[in-house]
Amino acid sequence: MPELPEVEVLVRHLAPRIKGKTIRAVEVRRARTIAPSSERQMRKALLGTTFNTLTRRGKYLLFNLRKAGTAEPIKLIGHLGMTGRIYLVPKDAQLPKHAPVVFELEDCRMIFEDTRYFGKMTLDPAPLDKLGPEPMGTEFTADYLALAVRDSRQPIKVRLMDQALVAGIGNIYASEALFQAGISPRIPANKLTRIQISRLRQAIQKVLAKAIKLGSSSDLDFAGAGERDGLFYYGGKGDSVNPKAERFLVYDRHGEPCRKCGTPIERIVQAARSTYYCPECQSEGG
DNA sequence: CACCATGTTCCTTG
DNA sequence: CCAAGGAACATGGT
Repeated sequence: MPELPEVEVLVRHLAPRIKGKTIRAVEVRRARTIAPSSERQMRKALLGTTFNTLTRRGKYLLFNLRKAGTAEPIKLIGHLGMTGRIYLVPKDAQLPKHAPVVFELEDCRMIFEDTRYFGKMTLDPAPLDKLGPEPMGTEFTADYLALAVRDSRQPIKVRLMDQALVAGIGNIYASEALFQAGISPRIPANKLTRIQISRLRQAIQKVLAKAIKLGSSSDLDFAGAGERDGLFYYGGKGDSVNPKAERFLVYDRHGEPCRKCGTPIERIVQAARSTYYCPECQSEGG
């Protein structure tokens, strides 16, 4: 489920539900998921701590916890990888097939489910140091973006997915933002004009904000059991209520008509990932 | 069987 | 140094 908007929506959903709850037990069912932390370290750091705030940085979740009777803040860092989900279930609920980490809280369990096991749940904050600015934050200006693309001949689509440039844009929203900005994904980053850079920055913010809004207003089933998820989580183009929900403008729409001009959307491969774009609306030049 | 999939990191090749 | 490509991680859907 995981680019910035999906993580943001999850954070907003989960934060009030875990706040004030104490971790009674940590069950690590797959050691690699918590690496480089060890199970012993996790238990020592987390047992008896209480959830305070839950925030987001790029695609990372930051669980801020406190040890009882101390002011010492403890951070648990999560990343959903490709298929990660976090949700609460009753204590007697059956565990899913792929649940690498399970937290026992007082009255429920917090499950980290991750079918493909690309996700992480760890105490190691090192990956956060490499992240660029938040795309919705004040640091992410046209001037910043201009500097960040100036010295690279990489295609702009590939550049946008570099988490050190800006944090949180993945394969879906890179395509979506470039369509919104009317810029071809193939253009070398250093060939963008000032106007295009400015449009791109705006498009990124618009596309992410729109996705967060959609997710926030959807009746999501975070445990992923229901078909309602199709509307927001990747994997569906709608649900039984609204099977043709227009979730994306170009992503996963190869061969389908561009929503602006009707030209069939094209799919190309860049850096081993699918890119979708409209050859008519997204200009190669300035 | 084939190919595809929201991510990150590492390695090789040019 | 950089860019590009591939692979690894691992499971499941079509």
